[in-house]
Amino acid sequence: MRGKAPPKQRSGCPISIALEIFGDSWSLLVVRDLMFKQRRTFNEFLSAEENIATNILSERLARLESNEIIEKHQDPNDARRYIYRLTEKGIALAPVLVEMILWSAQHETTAAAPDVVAEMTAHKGRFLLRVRQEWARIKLP
Amino acid sequence: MRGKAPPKQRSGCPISIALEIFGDSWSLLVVRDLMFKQRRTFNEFLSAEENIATNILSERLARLESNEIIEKHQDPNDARRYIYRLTEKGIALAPVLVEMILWSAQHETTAAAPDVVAEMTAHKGRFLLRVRQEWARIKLP
DNA sequence: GCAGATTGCTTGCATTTAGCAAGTAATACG
DNA sequence: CGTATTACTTGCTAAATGCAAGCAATCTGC
Repeated sequence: MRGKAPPKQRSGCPISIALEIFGDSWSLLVVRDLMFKQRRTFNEFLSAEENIATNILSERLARLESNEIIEKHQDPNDARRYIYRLTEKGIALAPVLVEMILWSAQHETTAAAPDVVAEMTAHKGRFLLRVRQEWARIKLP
Repeated sequence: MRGKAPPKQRSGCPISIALEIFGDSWSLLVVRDLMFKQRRTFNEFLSAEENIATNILSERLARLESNEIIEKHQDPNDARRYIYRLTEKGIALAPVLVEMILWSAQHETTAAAPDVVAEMTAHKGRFLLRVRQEWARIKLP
């Protein structure tokens, strides 16, 4: 399901376009949870430490779906629940998130596990391959 | 000069921390202009195609300086003007921006030059090294 | 079959942020 | 010294954020 058509872009710059899609403080956290945290439902996203508001989460999910970064499927076992999954376009954000993790781990005080950061740094390509493989293993009903 | 101390972080996650610093739709455009566009002053940032408002630009420059991503120096030739420069922490954002460019170039319609994108894709390490070398060549008075 | 619980929101409201247009202090220039 | 420039600030409005409460659809256990 699509949201309303986005307004005219402010420029053709790839960075500006990317920021118009996910340049806010919550969207990439949803992508993070799908990519790294095995969270796939509305309530699982709500349970993250950052405490997003329900109206904000709902709005961000709609926009990410509208931008084809995630897809939404009804849970066959419970019609109330929806299961989200990253699309190809969404999993392609992995290198962006990995570089953000590496930048923060080096320049800020974070809670990132040092061994994970060390592996990301030393074997970035392998780490990214594994992330994509795990994404590909997820089957939807 | 520092702004006020940032409030308590919403989590220790490196992605969340990064988004608290630059997870809005303008901050990384300032970093882009310093990194790739040889823009260094308030008016040069204003001249970018995206048409940022002056109060927003002022606020973002203050926050980026407060977060030690950019540094601000008075122009010795004109005391009204300030020259901005990326810090070490700021130039370290280059891999993040490059991955955003590559992601957008592949998944959105952008105005990015295909030859530049091709070179970034094929020789990412070399491209990043050159970006850092050009940053290192910038001298401040 | 129904009461209570769950899921995924929506709603109303207060607060904060974004952004427009105008204005200002400090500085430069001819 | 008058005019222009630079980097903002200000007042205001519109939009976004986020809280707390509420709701429709669905599920579960008795």
